[in-house]
Amino acid sequence: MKCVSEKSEDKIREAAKRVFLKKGFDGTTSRDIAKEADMNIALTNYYFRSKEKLFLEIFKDVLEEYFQNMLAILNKDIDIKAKISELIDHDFEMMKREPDLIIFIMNEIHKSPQRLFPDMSIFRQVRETYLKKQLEEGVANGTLRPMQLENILPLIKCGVEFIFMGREIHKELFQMSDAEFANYAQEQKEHIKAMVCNYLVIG
Amino acid sequence: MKCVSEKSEDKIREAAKRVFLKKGFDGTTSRDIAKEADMNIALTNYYFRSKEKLFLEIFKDVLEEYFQNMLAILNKDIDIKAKISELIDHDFEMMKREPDLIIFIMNEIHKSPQRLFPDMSIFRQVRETYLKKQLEEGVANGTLRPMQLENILPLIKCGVEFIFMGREIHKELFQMSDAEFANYAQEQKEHIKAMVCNYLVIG
DNA sequence: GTATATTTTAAATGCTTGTTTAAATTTATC
DNA sequence: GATAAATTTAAACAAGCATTTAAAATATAC
Repeated sequence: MKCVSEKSEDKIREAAKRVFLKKGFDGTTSRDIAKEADMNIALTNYYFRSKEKLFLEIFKDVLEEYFQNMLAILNKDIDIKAKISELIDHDFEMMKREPDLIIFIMNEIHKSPQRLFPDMSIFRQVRETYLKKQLEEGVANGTLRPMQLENILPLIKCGVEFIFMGREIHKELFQMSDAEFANYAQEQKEHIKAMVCNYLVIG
Repeated sequence: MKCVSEKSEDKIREAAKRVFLKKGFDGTTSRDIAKEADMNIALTNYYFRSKEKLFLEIFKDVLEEYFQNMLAILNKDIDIKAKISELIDHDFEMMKREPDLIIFIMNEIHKSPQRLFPDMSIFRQVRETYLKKQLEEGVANGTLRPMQLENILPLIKCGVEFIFMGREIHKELFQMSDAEFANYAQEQKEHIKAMVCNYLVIG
């Protein structure tokens, strides 16, 4: 019994994630989700009480998916250049795996931030990583340009995430096919790595 | 008569732009727009035939607003470093003036690209600016790193636009007030200028 | 100032929305 | 294998949606 019920619950959860990521909260109907999960419409409310509750649950998961692995890299005891490279590679792989993830997160938070920041202990964890210590030491001994975490982190993330968020604009603007975009993104990723490292690390 | 009718039409257009930018197409109802314009609900369809048509008209304007001034700067006959600086300053001012603009454009295009690319002659214009020539010359004579327009342009835009798109995340993540964010954005803007110029211009 | 065209209105249209109901079906318990 | 619980179903709910209607109000033209 429990086994079967979890199956249905998970089917809905996974379907909902797919639809929400593609269409956003406002663009998604309960019937969309039921159809994607191939289940009766009443089941979404049977298992999750409301569209809102289902969404909040999924959004929490998605935000953790976004931050969790990144956190591990931020805390690695490796050279800062290697760390930047790994962070960018990780971001890139995530964007390839879930191309709708970043625009979804950005847009939903933009539309109703207060609703989507409940505890967010993950934010504190991001603020207090080993990278922060590395930065402070590097700045102190003059090997790194004077920057703080809030300066360098967005520079690491924005390059890759921006071109994936604006994937369709970039394809249209620069007349690229899907295959061409894939190559372009790869190429751009290496530029970003070099650019950020060159800027942060002095000499 | 015409004077009065244009007044109402424009009132609706301006109200619709405000609401669409804030809530997106899916999150906006015809009643939202009528209320924001302080007009009867039937007037939105009287003047624009449908919510869809009104949206498409506004989206076209918004996209032109985004590209138009940028285009003028791209074609300026000035040093490439000065041009990058000016492009970033212009972007920054635009984001300050219309903080919802960039996430709106990105999200709407992401959700339905085919619907929003009708003629888009503006894209061709962006592709064929003086900056392109400058780049090719600089690369040829070895003063610039070998890059093409599609490589450098996103690097110029992503830094500023990313932090404005993710304004609320950044505020939450780095525990900033509105005022602190304003200072931070300004500071970040200068980092981006320096970083991109340093990377592109050799020596 | 009357006749005509334009603009605005309140009300209603039919459809879709999220959610609920209550009965039917499946599963678990003894 | 009968009883109870959990799951699934079809149908309905009221509320909200974009859009239309037809009458009222206003402006324009002569």
